[in-house]
Amino acid sequence: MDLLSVYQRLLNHFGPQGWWPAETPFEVIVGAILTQQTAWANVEKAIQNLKRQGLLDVHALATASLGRIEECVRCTGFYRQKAARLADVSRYLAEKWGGDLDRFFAQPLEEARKELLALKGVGFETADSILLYAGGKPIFPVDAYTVRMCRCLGIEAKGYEELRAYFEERLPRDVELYKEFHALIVELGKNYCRKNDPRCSKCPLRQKRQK
DNA sequence: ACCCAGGTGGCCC
DNA sequence: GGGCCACATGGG
Repeated sequence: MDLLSVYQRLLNHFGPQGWWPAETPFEVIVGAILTQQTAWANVEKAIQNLKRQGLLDVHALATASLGRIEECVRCTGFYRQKAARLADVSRYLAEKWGGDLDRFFAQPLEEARKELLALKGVGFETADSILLYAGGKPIFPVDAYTVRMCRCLGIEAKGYEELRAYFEERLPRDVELYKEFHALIVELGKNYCRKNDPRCSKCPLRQKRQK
């Protein structure tokens, strides 16, 4: 089954996901860091905490005390690291780009990606989620669910970059498609691809296509 | 009382 | 380049 068919099936089964759930590009960046190894419901609480504290802003986060940030993001786990990393990223954006994300994303894609990856706490998936959902760049993020799904489909890839290339080479270079497909893969993973899950046999990707 | 969550960095080999 | 491990709270 080719990737577009996989996408179609997931779309038919789950419906449009409308990712990323955020009001601004900066909120995407904050959420991308907070959601690492963390359920989204807890990220939402933390985002609300930050908003209430007036901290969902590049300059505010860049200058806030770590303690204040930690208090807001405690509910997402790894909160000391995450607070420090939010501050780091914000300082980088404030100092190098004057807090102007449009200017940051106006760089050549590979430049922006390198800059993100150079930040502590921003690995491949976080960087690529930011580029896609905050920057609108044609990059396909690969997360643990993507790897699991691919294993089910018999797609064996060695590492992150190889799997990303696999998707980008086989899909139309369409940002909206990338956004929706990645979101659908996460939805699939949350519902059907857990380890040792007997419901695996009910995965929509296994169902016969009904005529 | 487990197990897992929309990962990452540091260390080891 | 891959295989562990710490990081930590919250929900099922």
